Amino acid sequence: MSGSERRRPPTIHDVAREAGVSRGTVSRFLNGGHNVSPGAADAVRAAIRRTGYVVNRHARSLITGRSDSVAFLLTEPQEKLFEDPNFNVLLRGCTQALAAHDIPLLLMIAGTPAERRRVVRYVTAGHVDGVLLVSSHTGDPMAEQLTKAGIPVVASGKPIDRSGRTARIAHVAADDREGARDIVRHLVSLGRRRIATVAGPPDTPGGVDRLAGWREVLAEAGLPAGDDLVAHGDYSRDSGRRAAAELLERTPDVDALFVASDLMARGALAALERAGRRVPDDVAVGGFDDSPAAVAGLPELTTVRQPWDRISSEMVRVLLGLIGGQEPSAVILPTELVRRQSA
Amino acid sequence: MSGSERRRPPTIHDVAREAGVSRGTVSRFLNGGHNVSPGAADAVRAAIRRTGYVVNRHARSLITGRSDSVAFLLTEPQEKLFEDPNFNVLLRGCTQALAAHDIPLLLMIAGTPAERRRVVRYVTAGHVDGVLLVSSHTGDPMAEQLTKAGIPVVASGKPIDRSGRTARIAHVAADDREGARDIVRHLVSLGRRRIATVAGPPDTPGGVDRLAGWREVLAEAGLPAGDDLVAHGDYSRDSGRRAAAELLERTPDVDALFVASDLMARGALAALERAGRRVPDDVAVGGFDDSPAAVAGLPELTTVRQPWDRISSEMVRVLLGLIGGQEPSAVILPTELVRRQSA
DNA sequence: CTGAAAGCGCTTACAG
DNA sequence: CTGAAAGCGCTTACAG
Repeated sequence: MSGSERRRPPTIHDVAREAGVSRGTVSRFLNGGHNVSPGAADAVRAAIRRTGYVVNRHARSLITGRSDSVAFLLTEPQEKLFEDPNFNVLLRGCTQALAAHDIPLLLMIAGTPAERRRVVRYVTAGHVDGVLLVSSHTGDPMAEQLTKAGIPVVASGKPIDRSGRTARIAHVAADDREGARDIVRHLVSLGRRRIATVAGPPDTPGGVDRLAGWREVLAEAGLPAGDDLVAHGDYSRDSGRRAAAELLERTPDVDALFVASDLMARGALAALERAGRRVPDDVAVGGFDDSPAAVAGLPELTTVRQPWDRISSEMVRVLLGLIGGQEPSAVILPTELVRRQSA
Repeated sequence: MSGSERRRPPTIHDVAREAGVSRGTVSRFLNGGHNVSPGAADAVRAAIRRTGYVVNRHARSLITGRSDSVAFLLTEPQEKLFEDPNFNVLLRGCTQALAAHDIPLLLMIAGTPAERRRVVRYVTAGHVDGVLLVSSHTGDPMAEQLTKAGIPVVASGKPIDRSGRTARIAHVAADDREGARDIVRHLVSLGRRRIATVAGPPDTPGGVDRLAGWREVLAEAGLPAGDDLVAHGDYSRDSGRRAAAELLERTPDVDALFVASDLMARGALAALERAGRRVPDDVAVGGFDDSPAAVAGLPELTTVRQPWDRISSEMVRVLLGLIGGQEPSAVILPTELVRRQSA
């Protein structure tokens, strides 16, 4: 039976014959077991086991109109995929959360215009039931485009439209502002008084909201929070190094640094070392993400943990809800302060 | 026409009516255009454009028996996915190479026994046409299991069976031995005479073949290559640190280190720094992979570049060949020595 | 080169 | 609770 050949697999018809019922009954059993007597159910169950039957998803999809699959769509320029460990965590989490529902994840990359066109054609043709959209930059036109075409879409991170407002697209995100507030409060509690920040790009929610959190806490504490204490990076390690060097030059008396990502924070640490500042003695450093970069060197980073495991499972939950006809919703998840050596 | 509703998409029937031909003719046009007159082809082409027709892949698959999709199967324990940047490069490369053929990539993770069972059931049910198998450890039973079930499988890296021989499974790999020979030759040419190595796990081709390359070149050069100059790691950064520390203790006069992965080499550099050895002055260090870790700190690593971009495209090429009925083949790709600061 | 027709494996009203 | 039947959208011999 378990020969090495790839023979015609058993169909619902084989199961029905084996169980002594009609194909309709087998199908009903397969789809929730409504209107199937216990006796018939037992017979079908046994027949499925004996025949090794597995549903032909193509035949099912042809009639239901659903594909029972979901796309994980990456709209970053491709290098980002490698620099940002969060993508990996998210991808793994989504794959496994979907697997629990027996739904395969199709990985799609839309970095170039040609790729975007292909993806839009593929998705709008109904080849997937919905899209998990991942991009750290927010003005992303694909979310809107797909949503308009009636495709269920859930974005990772808060999507911002052209006018700077949160777009009306289902999304799951960490609470960037509150997370930033937590760590800046921690820096203040350490007695630091000149707290500068390396912010992310202004067209990303992380760039906007983490900066806002920094500003708020400093204002509440009566500490300076002027633009001279702000430098921007693009989340890359090297941009963090450059931004920190710039800040050190501009405000040499800085005694703490809130850096909007761990990777940038590692770059900032390099700049501090080059400048002969000890961490945390001279300058305390706080990061954001709790990514592998946080512990990839010394000192280990005090940072803000993003709940990526929950983000992925929530994204899948919301997407399956959308596919099932529910209304779009936004989920904002709490972060957690992780104290290590750098602050 | 491009309304915001998700209406019944046009079928081959709509196209046929629009073009004034039969559905058979449209189908023939779609599948290579054999036996379709130029006039009919033009009419169909125009009708497809007007209607916005896209093939229903489920209907097609139901009849052809092919799914026109491929699985990318990761059998690592999940943490590996994050530690090894090669997975990312491979994943991206395969996704894009397949996209060029309009074939979606299904990402599957089989780290636990339960996940493995689910994947085997899914794949052997014919839900994908073939599998790109990725695991650095080689005794992987899934390759054999899937191949036996008649599923086209291409492995990344040379698969080794239980008895230590190369398994008869199609695979694509870098030339580990020749790559190791190149960089060890380079260390010798630098005048180094006590060249130790941090090898990978003995159940991985990288662990076996890179070690063999190291041994051969030293033997050819009349230099010592005894077991006291070998320590093993598991490809993690920390294991590299430990192995290097052990070697320094065992053979303090070592003047060069060939480390079988860049990540382990970064760990080794930390051990050398702690021991007060300057790199490359006191100890030259050569890595393997040319991964992001190679340039993620100072000194930048002299290393061996694995052609991951070609590996992914070759994997896809071989897999599509298998699916098309060709015989399994092995592809071994040349590596490249990359000189930087560490040696 | 072309059309009419069968059929892929399933789900789903429908009638009982 | 159950079976017979229609039909999802496509491909593929088959006859012309």
